[in-house]
Amino acid sequence: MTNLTGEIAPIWELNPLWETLTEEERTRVLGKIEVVQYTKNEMIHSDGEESSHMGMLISGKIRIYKEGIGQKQIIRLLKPYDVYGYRACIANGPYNSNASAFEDSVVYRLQRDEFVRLAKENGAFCYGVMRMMARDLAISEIRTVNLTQKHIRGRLAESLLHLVHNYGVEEDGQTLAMLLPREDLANMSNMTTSNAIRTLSQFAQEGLVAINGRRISILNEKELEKISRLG
Amino acid sequence: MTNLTGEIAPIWELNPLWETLTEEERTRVLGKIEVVQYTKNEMIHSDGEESSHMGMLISGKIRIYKEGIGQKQIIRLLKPYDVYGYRACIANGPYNSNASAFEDSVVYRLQRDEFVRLAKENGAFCYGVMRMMARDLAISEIRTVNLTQKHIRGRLAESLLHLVHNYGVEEDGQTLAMLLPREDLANMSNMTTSNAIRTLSQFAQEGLVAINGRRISILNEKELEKISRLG
DNA sequence: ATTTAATTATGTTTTTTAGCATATTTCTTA
DNA sequence: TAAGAAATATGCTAAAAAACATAATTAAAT
Repeated sequence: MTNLTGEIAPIWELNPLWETLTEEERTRVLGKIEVVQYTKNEMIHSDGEESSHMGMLISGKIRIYKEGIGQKQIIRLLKPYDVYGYRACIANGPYNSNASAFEDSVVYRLQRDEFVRLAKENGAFCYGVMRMMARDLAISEIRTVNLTQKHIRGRLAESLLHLVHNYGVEEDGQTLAMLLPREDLANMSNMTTSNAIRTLSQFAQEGLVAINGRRISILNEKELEKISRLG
Repeated sequence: MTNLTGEIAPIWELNPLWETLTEEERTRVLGKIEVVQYTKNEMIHSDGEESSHMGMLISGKIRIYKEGIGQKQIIRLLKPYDVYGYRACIANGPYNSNASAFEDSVVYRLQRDEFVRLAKENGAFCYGVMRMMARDLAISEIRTVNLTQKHIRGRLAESLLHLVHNYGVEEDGQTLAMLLPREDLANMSNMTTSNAIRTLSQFAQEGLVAINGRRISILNEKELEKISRLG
């Protein structure tokens, strides 16, 4: 973890949530916010630990996950300008998940007390945070149904589509820009690593995807959508 | 659905969330809030329908659930003074779950526009709603891990313990105050009805619970906790 | 460049859970 | 209260997923 404060555009130019801050608040925030760099696989915060900061990813990728019963569960994968750790700050309690850098990443981080002060004193900011949380809550509930009721093929297809929509594809228009190990794909899709490997290679045999090591190309998105939808 | 407005104590005497309203807001809310009665199994709102009201249960019980792939999933069971439908109002979009009366129930309901107006104009109220949502989000994420990673026995044990803690027991100190059909128990625990029945009767054979129709008595809470914890 | 470690691939076995069938009991309702 | 419907109980079968084993490939480190 390296501190790089001062090199990056102010946070209100990067994410509209922060545009509601007044001039006075902006000045105050400038003194309380840090730019921090994490190296690949470095822990950012841990489940159960008292929350101290919320953050916003500037560059790189971060995974938010929980340690389940013998198996990790990835809750979200962050892309630049996504916000994390804010729920625990609002609840004034411990984090309820782990965050670690998926690759070298740079973040803005703001102390809990300052974030909470902003939410308490600035109604528009509070309302913005609340709307963000409303979206996260809806996503969480949909995710629960998907993970519990779809079969393995449906869950894997859904994860692949999620990666397409969240991180996009390379210039060829079909290769996932996000290269992730099978283990992470499994942890996103609520299955064991060997089932992720096996099911992915079935998809390849069926011509739905092409595999080249960690590079996965989506050949038939329509069909994957159907598999995802029907469970 | 029957309208009974005027018979019940004002909402700010029933749930501390509403204590932050100013005198002016209270007067306004009095003109916009209704007391409504639903009969057993009546729908309160449906998934996908544009949100029009948020509500607070006054008496009775309400289930919040989603229609999964061929199977219902109960997300929460409400007890008096619990709030529902507020997430969709804040998101200014459709409900993402169904709500139906589990037994005859009376609720306060408030129009979306008025609720949103309160959240926008009253920072303390907004902050209270946000903290409630932070709690619901944490619960949802914990629930996902429980439902996806625990085995059937663990999931059922957890549901039984949840019923004890949420609704309590009768005078004998062990019989669940909440009598619910096996189907609902299954829908809470992410399993088929026949597996709920079977697993519950195994618990009875092992002396962990006693069954008398829908009346379930918890005989060995410690052991159920262990089963729940170990998956 | 070579060794070591990690990841990916694939086959087999075992466990877990869903699905189906049928009997019995308990509620509804006419 | 009698008939019908719904819910509960229990056994059996089939499907899905995990667990385990081992080989092949790829990445990392010296």
